[in-house]
This record gives sequence, C-alpha cells and structure tokens, in this order.
Amino acid sequence: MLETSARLLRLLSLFQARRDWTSTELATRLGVTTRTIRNDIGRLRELGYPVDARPGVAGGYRLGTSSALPPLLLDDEEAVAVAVGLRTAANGSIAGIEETSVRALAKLQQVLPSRLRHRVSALQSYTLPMPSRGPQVDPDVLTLIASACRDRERLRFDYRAHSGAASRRSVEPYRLVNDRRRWYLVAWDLDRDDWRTFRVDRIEPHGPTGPRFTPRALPPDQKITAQVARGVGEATWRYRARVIVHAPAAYVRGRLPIPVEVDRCAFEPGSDHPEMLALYLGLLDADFTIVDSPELVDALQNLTQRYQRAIDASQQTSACSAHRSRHHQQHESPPESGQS
Amino acid sequence: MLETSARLLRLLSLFQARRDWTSTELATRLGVTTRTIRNDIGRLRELGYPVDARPGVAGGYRLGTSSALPPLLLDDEEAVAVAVGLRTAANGSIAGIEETSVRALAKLQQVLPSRLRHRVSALQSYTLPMPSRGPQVDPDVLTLIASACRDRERLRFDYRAHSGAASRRSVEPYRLVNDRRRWYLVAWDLDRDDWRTFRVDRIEPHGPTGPRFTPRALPPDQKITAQVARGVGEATWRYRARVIVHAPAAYVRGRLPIPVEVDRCAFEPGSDHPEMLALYLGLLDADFTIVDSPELVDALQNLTQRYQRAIDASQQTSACSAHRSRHHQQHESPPESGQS
DNA sequence: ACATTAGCGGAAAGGTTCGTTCCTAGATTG
DNA sequence: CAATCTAGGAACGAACCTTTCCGCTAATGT
Repeated sequence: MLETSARLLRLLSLFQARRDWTSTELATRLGVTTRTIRNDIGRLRELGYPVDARPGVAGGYRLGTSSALPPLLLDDEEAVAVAVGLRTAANGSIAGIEETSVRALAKLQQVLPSRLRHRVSALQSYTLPMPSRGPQVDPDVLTLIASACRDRERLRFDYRAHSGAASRRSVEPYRLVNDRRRWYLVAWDLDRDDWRTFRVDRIEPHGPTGPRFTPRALPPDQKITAQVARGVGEATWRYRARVIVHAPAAYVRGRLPIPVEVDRCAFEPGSDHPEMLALYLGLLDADFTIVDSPELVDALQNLTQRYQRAIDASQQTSACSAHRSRHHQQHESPPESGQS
Repeated sequence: MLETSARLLRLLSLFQARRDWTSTELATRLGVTTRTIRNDIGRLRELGYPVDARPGVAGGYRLGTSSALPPLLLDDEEAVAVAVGLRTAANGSIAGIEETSVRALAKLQQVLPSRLRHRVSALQSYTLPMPSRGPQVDPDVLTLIASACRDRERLRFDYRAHSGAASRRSVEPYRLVNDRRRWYLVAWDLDRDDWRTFRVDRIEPHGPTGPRFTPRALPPDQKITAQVARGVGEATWRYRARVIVHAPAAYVRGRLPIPVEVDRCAFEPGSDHPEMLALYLGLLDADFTIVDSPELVDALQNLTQRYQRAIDASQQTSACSAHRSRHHQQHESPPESGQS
C-alpha cells in the first residue's frame, strides 16, 4: 500500500504545480487507470483536501482551498526562495511576524537538503537587506536557538556581556523574543541556577546542542508575556513624525506603500529610528517639510553634515591613499559614535 | 487503508514540529502499536525520507535531511509568515529570486485558506518595506498573473500606456520577467495578434481569468532568455562604488551583513541606484570617503541639498500652514523630478 | 558491570483494502 | 446533438496492513 500513499503525495504535488488536471492526464502520468485516479480523488477528499471537479469538455479536477493548509510540495528553487524570504522576514522587515518566521525557518532548515542550504546562505551573503541600526543578528544563530527551544535541547555558547567580558554559558533555552530589531533569549542558566535573558547578537554558539531537558515552569510575570501579547499585525513604531511632502498624494502613495490622506500630501510615517525616517524621506525624490518633530530635524542635520564631509573628502580624488593610512591609524579604536 | 496514508502524513508533520520522537510516543499519539510505527518508519524510508534512529535511553527517531525536500506541513501562523516573506522577497529585497518567489507564492496562494489570505494582506498593509524608487507592484496582481501563466489561462486587464491612455487588453500570458525593481509580462496580445511586453505596475486586472489556451512557441530571440539566464544567486548591481569607512572593519561588518575585507575598512557595496547607496552609507553612523564613484557623489550632493531645504523650511515652525497652502497649489501638477 | 531503555525485524493470522475491468448515469460545452 | 468529462456501483483476485509474539542489538547511566 506504499504505492497509494506515494500516489496521493504526487497528486497533491501535481495539483500545486498546475491547477487543472483531467483524470486521463493524471492516470497516464501516474501509470494507473482513471478509475484508480477517481478513487484517489475520493481519498484526498476524505483526508480533508477538497478537490473541485467539473464535468464537461473544459472540466477536470482542481484542488480547492480547504480550511487547513495541505502539505506544501516545493521544488528546489522554491524552497530556497521560501528560506530566503523567511530569513529577511525574521530580520524585522515586517513588524510582528519575526518570531513566527524564525519558527517556520527552523522547521524548514531541518529538512532542507544541504545543497539548498548552501544556496540560501550564498544568496544571503550577496544581499544588502533592510538597512538597520544596531547590530545584525546572524540568522543561523537564530534558527539554531529556535530549534533548541523547540526540541528542548541544552545550549552552550560564549556570551559577550555589556562590559565586553566573554563568558561561557550553559542554558536550557525556552523562548526567543523579538523587540523591534533586537532578539532576546529567555533561558534557564544552569551555572547561575536562575532565569536569564540574553541578547542573541551577543551569543556565539559553541558545539552541537546538548541533551534534552524536561521543561520547567516559566516565570509567570516576566515581560515575555507582554512581548508575546504584542501579537501579529500590531505595528508600533518608536518615533513618529508629521511630514508634508511637496508633491501630489498619488505620487507619494506610489512610492511608499502606506496609507496617505488624499489631497493633503501630509502623512505620518513611523520608524524605529529618526535616521531611518530621514532615509525613507530621501527616497521620495520630492521636497518635504517637517512638522513638529525635532528628532527628525536633528537626524537630518546629522546626515547632512556627514554627507557633506564625505563629499568634501571625496572631491580631492587623489586623497585615496592618504585616507587609507588615516583609517589604518583609527583601526584599533572604536568609532566616535559607538553603537547605542 | 486510508488510515495508513493519513498516518504517514501525520508522522511527517510531527517530525517537523519536533525533532525527536520515540516509537512509544508516536504510537500513543497515533493510536497504533509500536510495531506499526516501526512499519511506518520503514515506509517513510522507502518513500525517500530518511529517518535516523538511535537506540538507547536517549534515542528515538528523527527525520534526517534527504536529497529531496519532504512535504512541508505548516500551521496557520507559519503559512502566513511564509506568504509574507515571499511577498517581500518578490518585491526585490534580494536580487535574483524574485521570479522564483512569485512562483512559490502562486503555489501557496492557491491552497491558502481564505482566512489566512486576509491575514497576509492585513499584515502587509502595515508594512513599510524595502524602500524603493519607482512604482510599487501590487503583489496580488503579480501572483494573479503568475497563476495565469502557470495554468495557461487567458488574462483580461486595463493597461495604462506610457502616454497615460488606458486600453483594455486580452492576452495569453507566458512569462513574468523581473528586472531590478520592475516586472514585465510577456504575452501574446489577442487583439494585436502579436507578442507584447507589458509593465506589470501598469496592469489592472479585470475579472477572473479566462479559458485555457494551448501554448504557442515563444520567440527564440527575445531578451527573455537573457533575463532568465541571469539566474539565481547572481547578484548584479547597476551601480557599484568603492568606499572607505573611517571605522574598524568589525564595526562595519556588524552593521552591514556583507563581506568586508578585514583591516581595510574599504568595501564595495552595490545597489540599484546611487541614492540607495547613499542612504545605506548614512546608516553606518561613521564617516566615510568615496573612491572613484562620481554618481555616488552626485547622489550625496542631491540628498544633502534636499535635506538642507527641509531643515530650512522646518526651522520656522510656524511655517506649517503656509507650506500646506503651497503644496495645495502644486497638487495637480507632477513634481519637478518625475519618476525615471 | 548491570539494568534499563530503544530500535530491529521475522513469522503468522485475519481482515481489509486496492486496482482493475466492466458498466451506466449525469453534466457541460460547442 | 455529439463529444468529453466526472460519478460511482459491482465483482474479483491479489496484495497489503495491523496486530501479537518473540529474541536480538545498541546506547546510557548508576
């Protein structure tokens, strides 16, 4: 009866690759009678996957939308696309689905053939994704931790504390929490015998995941719950400005996919950081005026000055080598404006 | 023996939800004997899904990575995350996988329960995604066209020509081609009786897809092939600059996830538009010098001036109403710097 | 070293299911 | 009206599935 199961899977796959199939097409492709196909269709329906059928010369079978998602059968390229999409989503390009993306990514990563895994990381390294302030989180580390949480496996890593000192930790990972661009791991620290919260960007995993553990009761209070309650779809921004753009509303709407009040050209974009906002506004390719947002004005001033310095320095084109030596000198010391 | 097929599917699902399972766990969950589980594991292996098994007290079963991707069994939230991720990927946040993302999206969209579809679009509307120059393409339109191509169904839409005049078209869609941020549809125009290329952002679909058609031979020359040959993973940027950042390489690497030559702090970021590059550099929060890239210098100058104007206008805070009237006046006319 | 836990797989029994070959009926399109 | 599809019942022989036993091997922890 292995044949039957395989055939059902292939049927689902075919229905996802193309929408309409006649029973004769399916029969020849799977090497069985049309009667068997008919039986299989019945089986699929019994399994909960509704198959629409239409008689007549333009008829055929078609997989309908069920209440539950059928198994997805992806080919190599599509799998890579999904993985890459999830990684960028996990990185915070859309507010509210980071955690879920990481979970799905952990699921996919575990069954992803290694050759595809290489393609995913290769693709990502060529990417200049969502600009972000603050340190980047390695998606591999993220999925590793997510898997460990899911499978309840101990985790060992080096942790750079705020002070800069590194320490080796051994924890039981429980939750991965996302706040704007930052990721936190809530875990039971085995050495300290207490709950700790770690910043994921400071975690450097060490060795394979350890043995499985039996979960403890999570602390009831915690801001974990608050974080989780933030929920899907609730976009909250840290900064919000009111801006008037000197261009038709339709023009603005065409460039920024956010709701803009018509015939006003005034809108209130939000962002996690005023500098980000400034950059978005720069993309509008239209003049604008800021209403009541001193942070944004500051950010603009900051950027303008920095750009001006870059322009001045670059005008003297032969300055290349000189600058290079100057930078070498700076190399060991942190930049003037450190990360927040 | 529908039971058996359903059980295999559930087994796969369980293996994706958690990694390790003992046969007793699986047996109680599925309501069968452990011997049956053992048989099922054998079946899975015969189907090509390798199941690792380890004896002993810490042992159990675990789905290994096969050469082919097993069917993905996602829950609601994960499905939404995948859909959203694919949409952003299709929108061009990563070079080279746009077409594939749209294909996968079409596949997913067709089997996605309607309640999830709503959640996806709801989430997207809260998004301020990849900043982009040029008009945005509606992902719904994109997937609709992709489905029509795949299923060989006629398509009817209103098309805004470059001149602004709208016309109703009826076509046989063949290929969806992506060039940087733009999407093109290669189709056979039924009214003109010839091949035409349409810009997707100017397409407004009309009514459901029409009857199926038998495919014609695609023109052999065409730049279609060249576009397709661009292939996955080959990241080509339109502009490329050489920049020296006055900060440690580690600092830069932490903020931009791209390869940076160590101890040089010089790197060559690429982007589709010099202005984009300028904005990315602005996010580094460190001074930089441009080597040999006049376009980038121009872009910087452009931005600086625009920001300066915004700052000047915003300093006089009471200018709000004055500007508002000025903008009203401009409202019907396009902005000075139109879209390219 | 020993007990415990887990997977491995053969054999046999019994009931069920499968795929096929027929056939007729109903719906839709052109 | 003819062609083209799906729908589904009947019957038959072969194949398959689940279960119950059983002894075996391999890893782990005390």
